[in-house]
Amino acid sequence: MKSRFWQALIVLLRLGAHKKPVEINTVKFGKLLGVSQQTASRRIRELLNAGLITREVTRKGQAVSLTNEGVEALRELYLELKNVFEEVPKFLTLRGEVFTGIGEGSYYVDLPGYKKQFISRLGFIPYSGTLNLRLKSSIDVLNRKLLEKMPGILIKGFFDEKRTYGDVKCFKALINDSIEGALLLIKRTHYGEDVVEVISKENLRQKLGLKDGDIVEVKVFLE
Amino acid sequence: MKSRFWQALIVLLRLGAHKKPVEINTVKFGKLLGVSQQTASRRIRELLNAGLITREVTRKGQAVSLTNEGVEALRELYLELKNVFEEVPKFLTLRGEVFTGIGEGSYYVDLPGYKKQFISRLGFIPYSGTLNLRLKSSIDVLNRKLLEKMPGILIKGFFDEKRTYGDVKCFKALINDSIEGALLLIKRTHYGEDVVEVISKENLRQKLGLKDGDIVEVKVFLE
DNA sequence: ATTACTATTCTACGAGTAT
DNA sequence: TATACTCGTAGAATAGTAA
Repeated sequence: MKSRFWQALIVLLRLGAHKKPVEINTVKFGKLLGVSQQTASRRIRELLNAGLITREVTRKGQAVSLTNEGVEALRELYLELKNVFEEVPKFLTLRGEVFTGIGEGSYYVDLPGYKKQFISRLGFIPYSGTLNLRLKSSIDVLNRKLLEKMPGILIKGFFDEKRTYGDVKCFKALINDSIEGALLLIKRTHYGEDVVEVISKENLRQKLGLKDGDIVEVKVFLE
Repeated sequence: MKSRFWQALIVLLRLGAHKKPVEINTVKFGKLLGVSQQTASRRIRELLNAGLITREVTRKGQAVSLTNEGVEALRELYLELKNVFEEVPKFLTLRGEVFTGIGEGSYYVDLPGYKKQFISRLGFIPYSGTLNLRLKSSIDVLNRKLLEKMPGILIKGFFDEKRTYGDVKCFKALINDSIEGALLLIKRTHYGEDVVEVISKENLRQKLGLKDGDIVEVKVFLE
């Protein structure tokens, strides 16, 4: 459809021509479109020929209605815009400060009961160790809590002779906009709720040259 | 804004240029717009001058982003369309079968405690009598229940020496697409929930030539 | 009053091509 | 390859009017 038709259709929609015939003359219509009376007159005839409106000419002007086709064209435009503007965010970003844990990360990651699932569900063989991040801002903590409510990727817990190992929820993630990995939300952790752990197939500390106190950005994909 | 700009902005939105710079060359852009490479090139420069996009020319093409101004222009369009297409229905239609009641309708309508309010709130002097309608389809009964949850126009109850008279909720209505009146939802009625009553300044039975068993359509306005 | 025809102006497009 | 300039032309807008 010619792009100048859209403007005219939207003006008519604004006047309510999708519900009932709208009384309008070519001078007014021209003003609304920012064109001359002659052009407004021609525009109406163009829309008419395109089957987008119907009208009845009276002595005072014309009663113009959008046809179903006209309304549907606008609805299509609406739905397209809706898709963009009402889109649920597909990722969120957490920022946290690197710190050294007690080294249990590598122990857990290497447990076959977890490791097999990491490989199959995340698509990479995790490096033996986790990067601990402490969230510094309250908005990051809030976002972390939000993640707890999302489905994510659930790594099932298991048990051996000694003890049981809890479920781990994880999300695919991009670390510092460069390295792919995953964010782990470990249910039973001795850390507070301001701590998250990150894994990757790489040694993140080495690859990113990180030391304690550095800030790392994790883009978390919500599936 | 020139109407041919809208089409271009929407194409860019579709490509995600509101989120991140989009790699595109003028040939592709032209194809998407249905214009030549030259026109696409010119269009980009026009949008640039209008402050609707930013870009960076590379050897492979250009990385185009919508500016805030560009996104906001589209969002405004979106909100306008949303207003129209997500509009809550302003009326609903009930269909019911005419039947003869026990004649108490005219007694109630004529009670000054009600009548004064009908006149002031509905804008007409009601004919002394109500038209009783029995809803036949379950969808009509559902719609009637929906009406009970809507605010409507509340006619306050009152009491005299003998007894109390309950509240009456009513809605302006159009009967058989021709006569204005009101639908009454009477709280304490000996009829079931499949019955509604309709009043008007006219004698509806006479004016519409109705007899028992006829079907009447009531377009109920939800305020 | 209107709408809309005709003649004219103007602007937007695309072909050719420079960069 | 890209982008974007020049320029001839198609067609869109307007002024002047007719109906």
